[in-house]
Amino acid sequence: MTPRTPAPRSRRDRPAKPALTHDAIVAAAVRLMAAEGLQRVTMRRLAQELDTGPASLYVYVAGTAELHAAILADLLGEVDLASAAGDGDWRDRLAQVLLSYTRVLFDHPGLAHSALVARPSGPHYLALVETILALLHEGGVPDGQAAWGVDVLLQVATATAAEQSARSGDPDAEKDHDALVEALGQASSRTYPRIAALGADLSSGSPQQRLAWIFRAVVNGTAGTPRSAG
Amino acid sequence: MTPRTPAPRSRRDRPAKPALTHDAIVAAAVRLMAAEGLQRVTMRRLAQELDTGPASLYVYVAGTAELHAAILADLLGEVDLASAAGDGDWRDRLAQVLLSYTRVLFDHPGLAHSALVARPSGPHYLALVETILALLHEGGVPDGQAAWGVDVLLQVATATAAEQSARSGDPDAEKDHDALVEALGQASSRTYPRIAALGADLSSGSPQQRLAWIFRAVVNGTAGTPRSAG
DNA sequence: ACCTGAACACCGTTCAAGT
DNA sequence: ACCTGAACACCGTTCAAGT
Repeated sequence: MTPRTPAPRSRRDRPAKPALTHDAIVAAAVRLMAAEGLQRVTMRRLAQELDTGPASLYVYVAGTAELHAAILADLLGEVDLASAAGDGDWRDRLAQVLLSYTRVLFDHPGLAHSALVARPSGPHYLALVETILALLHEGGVPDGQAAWGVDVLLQVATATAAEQSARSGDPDAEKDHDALVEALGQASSRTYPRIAALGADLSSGSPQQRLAWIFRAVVNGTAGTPRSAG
Repeated sequence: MTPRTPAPRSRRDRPAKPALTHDAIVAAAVRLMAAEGLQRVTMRRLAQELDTGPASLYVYVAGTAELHAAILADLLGEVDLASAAGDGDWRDRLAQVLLSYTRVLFDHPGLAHSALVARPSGPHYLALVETILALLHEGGVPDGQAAWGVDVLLQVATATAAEQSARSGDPDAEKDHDALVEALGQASSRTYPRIAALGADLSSGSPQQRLAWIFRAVVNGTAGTPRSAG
C-alpha cells in the first residue's frame, strides 16, 4: 500500500503545510518575526518555513516591502487604545496611547524601522489614528491642526522607537551614542559656544523623560500653531 | 590645445588607484553615491571601484554601517547654515536652516534613511546643532528646552525627508500613499467618526506647506513646554 | 492555468594563506 | 606585519519549464 500521506481521513487539515494564501503567509511571517526578529523575515527564509520555494511566495506577496508592511499592519493590533477612554487629562491619555504604540514598535526589533520606511496601513492603524484624533478633538484642538498633528505625533513616536531600538540590541550603536555624547561634551566653546554652554544638558534625562517631554511639546505645538501663516 | 590635466610628470599622483586609507575610501564612497545612489554603495561595489577586494576595505572601515555614517557626516557639509545669520525673524531663519538640511537629505536618495538609522556625527553635524541652538537661544527659548528640542527638530526633518524620499523614486510607495488617502477617505463615520469628519483635511496641503507648519509647531512646542511636569 | 526549480545577479563578513 | 583570494552563508527577484 505504501500510504505516504498516510490516512487523511478527515479533511486535509494537517497544519504541517497549510495552503498558501496571502493571509497564511503573513501569519507565518508574524510567527517567524516573533521567533527570530524582522531581519530574518526574508522571502527565502519564509519560503523555507512554509516548505516551498521563494518563487511561490511571489504569487501572493509583491515582495519584501509589502511583506514587512503587512507584518506591521498586523502587529499594530497590539497597541493599547483602551487608555484613551479613561477620565484623566486628555493629554495624559494621549501620551499613554502614544507610549503604547512606541512600546509595541520597541518590543519587536526592526519593526520601528519598517514603520519609518513603509507607511502603515490597515484597520489597526486607522483605529490608532482615530483614537488620537478623538483625543485632540476632546482637547479642543482645531480640526486642521489635529489633522496635521497626528502625523507628527506618530512620526516622532516611530522615530524615537527606531532610535532606541537600534541602540539596544546593537552594541556598536551604543558606542556611537557614547561617542556623540563625548563629542558634545568636548566641543570647544570657541567654535561651538551654545553646545559648550548647554554641556551635559544636551544628553540629559532618561529616554522615558525625554519621550514624555517630546509628546507634551508636540501636542502643545499642534494645539497652539494655526495652519495659516503664524 | 586640449589641456586636460596636462602632464603628471611629478610623483605617482595618478588618481587611478589611490592608496587605501579611511579618508580615501569615504571619498570614493561619496563619489559612488553621487553617481549611483546610496543603495549601490556596498562594500563589494566600492571595493570594485577601488580596484581591490572587499576584504581589504575591512582594514580601514568597520563595515557597511560605519561607511554609510561616514558618508552622511561628510554630506552634512552641504547644509546651508548661512541663512541663520540673516536679520529676519529667528523662527524663519531656523525654518530655513532645517529646510536646507531636509533638502540635502532629500537630494541624496537613501541618505535620509541612513540618518534615521545611524546617529549623525562629525563637525558638520556639530555645526548644525550649534546653529539651531543659537537660534533657539536668540529666540529666548530656555536652555533645557532648547537642548531637548534640537533633537526633535532634526528628527522630524529627517523623518519627513525619508518619507518623501521613499515616495518619489519608488512607484510602489506612491501607490501605498494613494491607498492610505483612499482608506482615510472611505473610512466609515460609524467606526471612525473623527477620520470621517476630517476627511480630505487629513491629507491636505503640499509637502512644503505641511513641513513649514511642522517646523513652526515643533518650535512653538519647544519654546512653550517646560521640562518639569507641565 | 497555475505553480515552481533553477538561475541570475547580487549581498556582508571572515579567515587562512600568501607576500 | 600587512593585505587579500576565496569561501561561507546568505539575499531578492525572475522566468522558462513543468504539472
